[in-house]
Amino acid sequence: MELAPSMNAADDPPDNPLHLDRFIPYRLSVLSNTVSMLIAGAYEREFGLSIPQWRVIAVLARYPDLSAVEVAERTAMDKVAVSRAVQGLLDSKRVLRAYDKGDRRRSILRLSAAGQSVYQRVAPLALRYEEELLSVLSASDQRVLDRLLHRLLEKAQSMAIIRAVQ
Amino acid sequence: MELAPSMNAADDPPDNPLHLDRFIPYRLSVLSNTVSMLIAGAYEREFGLSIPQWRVIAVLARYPDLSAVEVAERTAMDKVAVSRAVQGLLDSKRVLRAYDKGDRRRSILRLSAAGQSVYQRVAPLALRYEEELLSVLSASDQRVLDRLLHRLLEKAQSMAIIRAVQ
DNA sequence: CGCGAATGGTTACAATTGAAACTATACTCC
DNA sequence: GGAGTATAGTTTCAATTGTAACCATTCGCG
Repeated sequence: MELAPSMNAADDPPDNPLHLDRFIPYRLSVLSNTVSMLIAGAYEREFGLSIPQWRVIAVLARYPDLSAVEVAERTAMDKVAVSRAVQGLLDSKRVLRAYDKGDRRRSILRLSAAGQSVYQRVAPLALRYEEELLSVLSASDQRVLDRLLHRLLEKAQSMAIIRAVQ
Repeated sequence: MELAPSMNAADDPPDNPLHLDRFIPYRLSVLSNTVSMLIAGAYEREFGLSIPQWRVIAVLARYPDLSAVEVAERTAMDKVAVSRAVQGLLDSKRVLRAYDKGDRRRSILRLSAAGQSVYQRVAPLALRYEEELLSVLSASDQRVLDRLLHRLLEKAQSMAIIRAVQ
């Protein structure tokens, strides 16, 4: 098939300055994916942990005895993802599960000794990656980043809720 | 099963201040996913476009007559993802494909009139979402964000390359 | 030329993820 | 107490995505 010469040069639509490299949602996605693959690759290689599993471990290290839905709330995962991550962590004996006496639907999750040991080794690794990444920013830029991420997330969540409700 | 009372209170490991809500890679991931779902939901509902398809359209609108690998380079997608997105766009007649005379492996991709029309309608929509998201930041904060994202991505990519090579 | 390596792109298969249905337990309130 | 609804969590099935293998064509070079 032949295509006629294009009428649509690279600088053609001057009214619509959408350029992917300047589009913040796209750039956030590329940055987030690059960082996640970098760090998750390390968890994976060294400890056989998926990102969801690592998130569950991280939150249980701080807040033992959460239920699965509480873990979901604190990790921005849905309950299916938590269920699967927990199943894997039970299989590898890194998490212990009991059930609430008063409400037998609720599980009570806690790291085993092995799980705590994994956490003790993964957490410094994760923090070193974060530190190396942030090393290209000044201390004050790091504070600004913190503030910007916070504001943007609040706004994005409020936008998502408004769309969902309407 | 019974669990003994935990020895591991919420403030227990003071040496390892890894708290998911403070961990930049995690926060980037949550922000990026929230924003992507918000905007991609709109493309999907209104135009039946997936994110990869939208990216291909956006780049072809600016740079017609790219090959698939060139599209991949400009969209941070791999060639399989591009192949699938292009296939969908050919099916929906939003993209035209020819082949290079000199090198018959190379495809030459261009938006059809329908594809351009989709772009003309999606681009403003995407830009309005971006604008609304960024409306919580001052103009100077927006410039800072731009700079921070750029630096962080460069650093993340250099870290990824170093790990990959070694 | 012609053979091996490289490139552009697709296909096939496996692993991951998402959405909906489902089970079990608990709560509401008549 | 019991019907109807809500909640916790799992399972199932489909869709998406990732990886590797695979064609076809072209390039490098003896």
